[in-house]
Amino acid sequence: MCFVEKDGQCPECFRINEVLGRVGDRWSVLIVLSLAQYKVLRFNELKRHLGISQRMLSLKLRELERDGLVNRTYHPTIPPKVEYALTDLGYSFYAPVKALGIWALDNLPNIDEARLEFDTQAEQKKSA
Amino acid sequence: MCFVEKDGQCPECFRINEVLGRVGDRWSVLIVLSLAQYKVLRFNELKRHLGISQRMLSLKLRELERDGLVNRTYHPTIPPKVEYALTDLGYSFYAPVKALGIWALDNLPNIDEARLEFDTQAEQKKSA
DNA sequence: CCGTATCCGATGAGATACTG
DNA sequence: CAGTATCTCATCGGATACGG
Repeated sequence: MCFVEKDGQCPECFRINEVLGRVGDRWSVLIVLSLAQYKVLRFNELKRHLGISQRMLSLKLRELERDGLVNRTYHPTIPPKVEYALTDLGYSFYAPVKALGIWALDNLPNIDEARLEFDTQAEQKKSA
Repeated sequence: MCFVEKDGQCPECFRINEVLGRVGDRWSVLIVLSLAQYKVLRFNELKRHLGISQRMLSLKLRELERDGLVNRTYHPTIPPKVEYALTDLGYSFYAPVKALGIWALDNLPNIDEARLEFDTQAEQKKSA
């Protein structure tokens, strides 16, 4: 992916960092995963599904809309109804993100195990 | 991925969130990408390559080591030499992360464009 | 129902200076 | 070289309360 010398700033790492700084945070990833699954979700459906606070959901949805990953449709009924769905760009993001989600589900136990071992070893060193 | 009713807390989202909270941050992703590329890197090589501060690199590397993604080898020479490499778990993480990195590189322009459009439209609404 | 505004603590992240 | 220790500032993220 990166063909620069080991030393010296890697321009690609810089750009990847930039993109991940925009759409790479935890909530954005989970929102994209959920929308890909259900096609269309209302605000409170997303909120309950993810267990996210109202504030964060509001912020993240606007970011995602701004970055062109999510489409927002406002129905001026009473009570109001707002629906969110992925754009094409959003779906293209879904592909790699889904792989990441699956890895996460599969490997949580491995990480837990590694942590436990690391911590117990650190404990032993301290007492030694 | 998630087969729960739309409403109601999604346990899988919760767990994915948990994993991403550990290894899903920007620097960890970039460290894994770099190590996958070069196999073995020393502390300062990574530092220069990523353009990361000494402090953050130190913290992130220890996290990654603790979570079992990165292996740390200390050579007690003078001056000291410390080498970092991916573990098997780290390499298994690399696969989905690489896809994410490639997407990021490919779609930075699209995101920029979407942002620009969003911002200009917001600007027009304000002045209307 | 769909948000915004405010307050607050926890974490992220660079800069700088110091040690073995 | 490979870190640790502080200090400082920004951002993340929940809780709560309020408005259309």
